[in-house]
Amino acid sequence: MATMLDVAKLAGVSVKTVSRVINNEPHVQDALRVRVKTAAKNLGYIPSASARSLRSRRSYQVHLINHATTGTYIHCIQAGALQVCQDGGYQLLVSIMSDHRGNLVEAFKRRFERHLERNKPDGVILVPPFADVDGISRWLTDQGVSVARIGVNTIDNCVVSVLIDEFEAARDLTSLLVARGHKRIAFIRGSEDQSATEERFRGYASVLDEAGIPFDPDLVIEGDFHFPTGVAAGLRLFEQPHRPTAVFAANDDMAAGVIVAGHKLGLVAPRDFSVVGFDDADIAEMTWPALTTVRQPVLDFGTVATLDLIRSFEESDGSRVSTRRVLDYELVLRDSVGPPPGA
Amino acid sequence: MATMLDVAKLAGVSVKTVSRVINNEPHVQDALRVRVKTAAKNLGYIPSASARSLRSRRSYQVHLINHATTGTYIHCIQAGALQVCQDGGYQLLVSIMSDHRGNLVEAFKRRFERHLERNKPDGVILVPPFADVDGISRWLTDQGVSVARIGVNTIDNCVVSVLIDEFEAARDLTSLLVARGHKRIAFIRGSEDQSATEERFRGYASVLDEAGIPFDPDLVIEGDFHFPTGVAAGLRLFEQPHRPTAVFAANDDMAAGVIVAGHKLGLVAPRDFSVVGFDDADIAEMTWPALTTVRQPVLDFGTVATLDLIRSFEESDGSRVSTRRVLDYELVLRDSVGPPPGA
DNA sequence: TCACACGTTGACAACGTAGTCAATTCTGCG
DNA sequence: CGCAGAATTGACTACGTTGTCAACGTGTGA
Repeated sequence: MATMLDVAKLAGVSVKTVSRVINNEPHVQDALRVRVKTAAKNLGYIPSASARSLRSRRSYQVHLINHATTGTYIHCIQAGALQVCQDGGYQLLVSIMSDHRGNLVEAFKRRFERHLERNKPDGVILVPPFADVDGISRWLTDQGVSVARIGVNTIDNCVVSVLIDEFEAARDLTSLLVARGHKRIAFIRGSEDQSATEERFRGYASVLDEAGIPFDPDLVIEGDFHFPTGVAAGLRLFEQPHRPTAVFAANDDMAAGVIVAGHKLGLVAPRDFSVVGFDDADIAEMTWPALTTVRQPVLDFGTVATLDLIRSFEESDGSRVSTRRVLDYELVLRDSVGPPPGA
Repeated sequence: MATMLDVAKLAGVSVKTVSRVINNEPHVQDALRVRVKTAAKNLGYIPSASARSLRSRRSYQVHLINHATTGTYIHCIQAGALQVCQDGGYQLLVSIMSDHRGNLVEAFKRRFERHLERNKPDGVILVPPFADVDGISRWLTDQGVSVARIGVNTIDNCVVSVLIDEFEAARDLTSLLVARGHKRIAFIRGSEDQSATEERFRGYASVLDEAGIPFDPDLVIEGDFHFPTGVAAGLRLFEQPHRPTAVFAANDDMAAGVIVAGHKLGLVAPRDFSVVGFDDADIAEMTWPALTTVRQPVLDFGTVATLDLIRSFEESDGSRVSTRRVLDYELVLRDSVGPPPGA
């Protein structure tokens, strides 16, 4: 393996000059810069990550912190982040925070205190539900690591955010149902520790309000974003005497549950009821009928967040700035929506 | 941050002795060992990963190499591997190998040559389809990295393997269908670059043979382990004049596709046909009816493989040994199997 | 012409650990 | 009791890079 010394000898300069060229530092004449670069290329020089981080006290690592129960959503983000990290010479480390008891912030600190000390990531990517908790990102920035939050609306200083307009997306889906003539539209909520739950619900409620449809609390059911609660909620809704003609599930897994609940009771979408999900997860096209839903640009969440994150600590001119990007979502029309039965 | 020097001073010994204790090397008296350990604990000492790997020329990293199109299967393995790595003081790095053209081995080398040089992982975990290609694991071991392969039967020197008995599992599923009285049982194959495809097919064929059921090539359809080919295969099978009464799909995604194909033609399992999958992926209980399938201990794949892998280079007494572990699978009986229609 | 600032370059030290090897202590055995 | 050989311990150094700081050259204004 070639080292900086080898490159320096070949280029006829000092190691320090090579270091300057490799790190794109100023104060090197263009002629030298070129000479060093070709020398490095000829030798196939690759900087030693360990020597680098030992000396510079930077890890050149970005950490992605997952909850134990994750799905496609997170793994797409991971894929996006991975790509950017590899291109930028960073390493992506994934961590899992298993189930916690008690206060989430405290549990998070306990879990990652040692981890942070040991690995000293340059940046951390937070996904729901961790991204939703202000205390966590604040603690991390206090520790001196840059933070990117995905899918969360709250504005926090010193933090990179990437998200879609969940409120508008939920409005679009609800409008779709209203436009088809539905008046009894149920809503299945997600986990209460994720802000998306409330955002989507607000979108739903606002369209109902504008359409002059009275709000019926019996049509709002608790859920946790997982399939079983979707089934349970669907059964509860469909066994009501005056059952809803459409269901808005806060994500696709639960929407799939609603479809199964319907099957159990002999009800088939879109004939007997309509249903929409959210996320455009894999499951959305594997149900029968396939789900009408909203596609989140999840891969882009990963790439954009990581790009902004890396920039945030590479351009550290001391002044920490916060970035906030709202990406476009896309309405995906499949087969789970029709007119209300009897209409 | 405390360093070895701090620990050494507090314990009244040399840095080298601290190093020996930290790395569990021999040639330290028990009394000293205890003194150093308490000193380290009191100072909250954490070894510097970069200094370590700079000096020892080891990265303390394990790399998991994914194909671009992965599902739950891989992510469970990742979760298992992650846990073991964190407990053992290793870092897990995930890489993605995107779509390739031409020879898989060559593409793999091109993609990871620089990556290996740069990161020098202590070990690499290979999952299908990379695990299935002998050339890849051989190349990696030639480069001096230990390799663990998951889900592959071929015996390779210098390699850790973890798998289930796919042949027997496929036999169990097929026997189940035969026992219910099915005689026309179709099989949907997976990608041909994964050995699991052939193993499962062999299990299927062997049971048919023993049951005296004549083999019908029209009932074997190509697939690629993904949902759309499951739908296509299902349609092709069910549109045959003398259609099969049962379908064995080589994995759950394709089995879900068969169910959807049935719905499209007005056929409902298990009334009009039976279907079984393989893997017990998330989708298996989200279909209607829920899939009868085989559960692979995927999380254990990750943990066991990683444990064996780490042991293989930690106990490197020069003699490289190969480990091979066959884990237990579990038949999961749900609702997608019944007697043949009209029986 | 000189003084001074500024851009460029390199010599040297330092990061925290593990390898090498020599010095010391202990052990078993004749 | 003496000696060989093993076990224990530590001093020193190397790993490859970046930070510090001094030295040098060059242009500018007085």
